[in-house]
Amino acid sequence: MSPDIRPRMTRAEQQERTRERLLDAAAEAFAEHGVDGASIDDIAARAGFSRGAFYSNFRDKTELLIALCDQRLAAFRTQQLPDLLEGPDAQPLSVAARWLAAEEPPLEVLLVVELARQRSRTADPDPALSAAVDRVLDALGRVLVDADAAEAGAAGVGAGPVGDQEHEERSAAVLAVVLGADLLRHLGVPPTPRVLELLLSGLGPRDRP
Amino acid sequence: MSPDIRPRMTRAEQQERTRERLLDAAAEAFAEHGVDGASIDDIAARAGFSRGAFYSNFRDKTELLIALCDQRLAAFRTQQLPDLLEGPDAQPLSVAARWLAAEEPPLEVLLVVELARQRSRTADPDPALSAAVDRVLDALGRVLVDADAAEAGAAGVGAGPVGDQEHEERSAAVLAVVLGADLLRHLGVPPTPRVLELLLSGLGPRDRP
Amino acid sequence: MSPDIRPRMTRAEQQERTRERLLDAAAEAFAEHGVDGASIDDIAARAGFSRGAFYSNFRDKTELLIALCDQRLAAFRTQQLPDLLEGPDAQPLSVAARWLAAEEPPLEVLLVVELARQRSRTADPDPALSAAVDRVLDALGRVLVDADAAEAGAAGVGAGPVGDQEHEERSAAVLAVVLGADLLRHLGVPPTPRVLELLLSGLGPRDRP
Amino acid sequence: MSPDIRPRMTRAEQQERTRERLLDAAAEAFAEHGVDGASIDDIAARAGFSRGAFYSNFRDKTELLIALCDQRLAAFRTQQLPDLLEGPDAQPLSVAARWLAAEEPPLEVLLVVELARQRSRTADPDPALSAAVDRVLDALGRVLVDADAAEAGAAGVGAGPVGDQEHEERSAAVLAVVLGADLLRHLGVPPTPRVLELLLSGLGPRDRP
DNA sequence: GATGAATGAGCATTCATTCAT
DNA sequence: AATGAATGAATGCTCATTCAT
Repeated sequence: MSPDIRPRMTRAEQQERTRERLLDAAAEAFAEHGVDGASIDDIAARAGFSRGAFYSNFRDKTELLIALCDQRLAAFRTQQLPDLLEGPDAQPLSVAARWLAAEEPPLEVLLVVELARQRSRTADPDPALSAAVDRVLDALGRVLVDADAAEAGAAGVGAGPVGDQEHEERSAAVLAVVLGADLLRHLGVPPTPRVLELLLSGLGPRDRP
Repeated sequence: MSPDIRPRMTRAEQQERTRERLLDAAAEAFAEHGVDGASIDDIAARAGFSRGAFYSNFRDKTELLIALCDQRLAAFRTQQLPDLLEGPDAQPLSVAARWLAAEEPPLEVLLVVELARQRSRTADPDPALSAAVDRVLDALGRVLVDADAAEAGAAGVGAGPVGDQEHEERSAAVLAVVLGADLLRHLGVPPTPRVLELLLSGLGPRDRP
Repeated sequence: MSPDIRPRMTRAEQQERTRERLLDAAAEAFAEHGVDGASIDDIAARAGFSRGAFYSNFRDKTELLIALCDQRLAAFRTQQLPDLLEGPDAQPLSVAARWLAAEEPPLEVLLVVELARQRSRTADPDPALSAAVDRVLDALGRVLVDADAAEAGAAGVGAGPVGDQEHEERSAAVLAVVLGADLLRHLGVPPTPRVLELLLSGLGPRDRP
Repeated sequence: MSPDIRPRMTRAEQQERTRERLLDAAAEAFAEHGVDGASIDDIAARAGFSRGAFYSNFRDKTELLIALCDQRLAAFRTQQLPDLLEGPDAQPLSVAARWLAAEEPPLEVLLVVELARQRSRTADPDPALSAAVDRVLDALGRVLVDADAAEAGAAGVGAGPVGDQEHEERSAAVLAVVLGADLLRHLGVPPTPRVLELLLSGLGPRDRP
């Protein structure tokens, strides 16, 4: 190989690209058939590779699922969330509303559910899997914290009197609402704006007289 | 025919018992491993039968799933729902709250999700399956209608000015909340009373000035 | 039950009728799906009975097959063969030709084949099965003997100088022709009269100068 | 690339070998137990492979059957038939006689029968299967055409006045005789030379005065 | 790193057969 | 005698995973 005709991509870049494509293909296949229903052959084929390429990049299906969750979570935090927070209104409820109203059913939600399915499938679940579930829940739960922070930042004041406990509970509620709404979509009942309004109107901070 | 030597159970009763046990075992197995993850052998063994007994009672796994859904739905309508409506307060929100707060994670919810999974897994889904999904959604959606009716009955007035559209939307919202809360439970985040309060406080009827 | 109103049939007659119906149903099912392909449930259902009735009348499928062969063979000897021999021409070849030309593919042929299949399926075949194969082959082989006898009888002379060896060989040839022609029918190539003529024209007795 | 370290077989060669062995094993198993009676596990085991190897090479049992038929048919056309035609006497009857007299019961015949069984077993048969039956019948039917051509070539004259219709009918007759004779072998009645003579002596061309 | 042939555990399903009713 | 629920062996097939190339 003549030293000047460098390949367009280094080996590492090539592999990174393969991995990326496999993750995208997996997201597609998981969304369509669920984690159990998607075969590794299908995923590899969608990505344009053979099944061997898959095993060169991931130990097994579980590792792929975890990697996908982490990737999408990171993307959510670094890309979607900032967009949501930069909207016209950084008030937590508004943020949640904009999130919920996204046209595309958020893959994140599906992944959470699938992740949990996998964990509960075995008596002695893969610790890496459990850790991933926790990681994802934690990250999703932080949405409101960030929203609160954004709001406070906008208002030029501190995060306010909302304590940890209340925060966690509001996060859980938001999460439940998002999961529930997405499930509804999957059931063929796309939530109307009024439904979203109903779902969200209770999530505001505790009224302070 | 001497009345005393009568076997404890007629054959029909025996089979009904077998069927019942298989349904219970299936509920257990489905809850633990999901519909796809539960093997027929496992279900039969849990019920204390061989796999052949399963096939004497159900054509295939799909038929079992549908039968289970219908059974549990009927039980919900005839047993749990009346209890909920007879509680201290028939106000729709209170009914939903009591439903949500039930200790046992409602199997119904899980089944809805699994049912929908099965349907979306195939390009050409079993019509019986589709019908079952519709049946279940319809039945769950009626909870609020019944609650409204119960309330109106208690108040001695008509069901009030709430139209069909609003009703459907409130039902969808309640369903989303129930599904979401149950999913949270599955994720290892049991909703606290405060979370339930947050989830439900928005679901009241449109404020009338 | 008043003693005078005898049932139309005695028990024994009833059972004989059941047995008869099962045999007919089996003939039908075997012709359609082969012996292995026909399920006992199907046979019983065609006969209008439950599978239990089958097991009250036959030990197992093999016994049924043997019984069916024997029954049809007896019928062939006592009913069809006399008809064939009473035709316009009792010459062996003509008899064989009329047999071959029968519209309905003769079930006997199918049964011979199936019988042989069953025997060769096991390393240690059921002796009853082997005996049945021999019985059937022997009976079919006798067709020509009978035809010769009929011819001779018609001619008012003895069976002629055709020895055992030659007889057996001509019988085998006729059998091969019948089996082959029937197979052709099964393959979707119904033998035309010319084909039958070709097949049979060689089977005449050794020319005696 | 050092020429000596080359593996004995390339991967493609390896797989071809596997496929070949599976086909041979299938021929064996089909001959012994019939197509339905032969299990894929048995076939794979005879070939010295696991069941997975089978599914790497064939979609299902039907595809295997078709592949086997095509393979054996090709071998018949390219190997056995030339031998038959090159015999001392290319006269069609002699060719058929030599074919019939082959020691080995010709697997081809068994396969034809099995092929037809499979097709008639279903109401809506696999089109590939139907095509295979036609292919096989067509090929077998051509034997006489080739024999005639060989004879004509030897005699230095044209194929003679035998028309299509007559040809087809003689082919059908030959086929019936071959099938019938082979069936006899399976029944434990190996046809003697005299039987073959009887079977064939009628198949000559229409006498031309 | 990527390929894909081969492995083998696992699963749904069929069906001959038994036996209590 | 007939019924049909239950049994369980057998089978076709899928799919995650391994490994020689």
